Amino acid sequence: MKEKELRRSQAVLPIGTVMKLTKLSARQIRYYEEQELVKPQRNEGNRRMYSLNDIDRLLEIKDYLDEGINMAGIKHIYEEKERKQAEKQAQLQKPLTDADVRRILRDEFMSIGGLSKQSLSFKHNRNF
DNA sequence: TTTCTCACA
DNA sequence: TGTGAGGA
Repeated sequence: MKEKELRRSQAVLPIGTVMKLTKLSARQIRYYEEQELVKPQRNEGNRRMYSLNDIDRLLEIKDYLDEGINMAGIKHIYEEKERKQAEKQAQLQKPLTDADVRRILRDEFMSIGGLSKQSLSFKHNRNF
């Protein structure tokens, strides 16, 4: 699943293509970059190159704008998103707490119990 | 031709 | 946010 992520983050689209894909003006696209809502890369000629992820981000921004959210508000949304990401990363570094261990063990038991005839038929019916 | 930066009769 | 200038 990493190959796909790499492709989506490959900056290969010039601003003209992005304009058509997002229906945004070049002015707007550049302005959003100034507001650090998107961070396109630059090629050897100082031209902005966008990735598919950037396209998604721009479309998302457009949606927020339609919902009446201003630049400041959108910035806050992404700040929140980054803050939560940082939290997840930090959580991955920590050793498991007792509560985590208990939760994992419980899930293990549930999984084993899930092999009973009753749940097998349930799974079967659910999938078809 | 397309995109860049800068600035505002 | 639009638009035009002047350059690459």
